Amino acid sequence: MSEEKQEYNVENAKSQMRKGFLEFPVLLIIGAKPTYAPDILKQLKNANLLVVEGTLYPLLSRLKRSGLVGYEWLESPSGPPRKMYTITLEGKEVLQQLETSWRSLDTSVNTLINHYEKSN
Amino acid sequence: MSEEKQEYNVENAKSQMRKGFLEFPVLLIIGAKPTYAPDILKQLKNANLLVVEGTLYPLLSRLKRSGLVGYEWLESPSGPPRKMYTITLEGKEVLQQLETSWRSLDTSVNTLINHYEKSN
DNA sequence: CCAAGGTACCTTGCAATGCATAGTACCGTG
DNA sequence: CACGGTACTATGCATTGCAAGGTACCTTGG
Repeated sequence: MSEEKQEYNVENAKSQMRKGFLEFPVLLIIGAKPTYAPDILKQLKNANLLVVEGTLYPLLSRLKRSGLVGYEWLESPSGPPRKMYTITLEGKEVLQQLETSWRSLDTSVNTLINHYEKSN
Repeated sequence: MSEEKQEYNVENAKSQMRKGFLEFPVLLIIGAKPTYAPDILKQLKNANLLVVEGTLYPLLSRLKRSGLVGYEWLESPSGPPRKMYTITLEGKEVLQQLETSWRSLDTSVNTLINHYEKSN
């Protein structure tokens, strides 16, 4: 059994933290108002959530395939047409469940922090 | 291009939410006091964070390989010996960084919720 | 008219991780 | 000494973030 030490990469950890929960912020944004991809990227960036194209587009496709969002093409004042995504009824329901899950996770983790952090 | 609809699975979403960020609670627990795997599972369960063996053991191995934790064998009052994990100095540093990342994520998401949720 | 640059969308392949499943090994007890 | 409980380990799959590369539309300057 090799015992090679492997440097711990905090950047990777942050990246992994984003994993699987990005659907929630994206649904939140689309749920508030029809939007298209580059605008979603800007809003996430404003919120300090770094997401890149290569992550967002497949995510939007998944949401579409699952029926949580729909879209329609809209002409742009300058440039190619835009896919304006809108949330569906099913999307709204899932959004609420995701929010519940998030709150639960949030509470759990913050409780753990408060409970264990004093020991340092 | 196939347009087959794929049911959205909230359980899977929850599972994905846990992804990559479990290191943080686990490090928190080990950082507070030397512990062994089944006890960590209990504490996570108490905190409402469902984790199973098949997830925890590989995670502990990774933490060990990265030098964030160490362990020593301790005889059990009944049953096989236990791997008592302890946090290392490097582990404490990473723990603080993970906590910073968590707080940042927490703030971002809660801000998004407050900002967008009113539109419903 | 057309070349160049900007905008918008999409795809492919890799790495990391949660988890189900199955397996190994130690221990005490009846 | 067989059996059940405790503890640890290994294998393989599915999902997802992301880097990198690509296609297509539109406007503008020469």
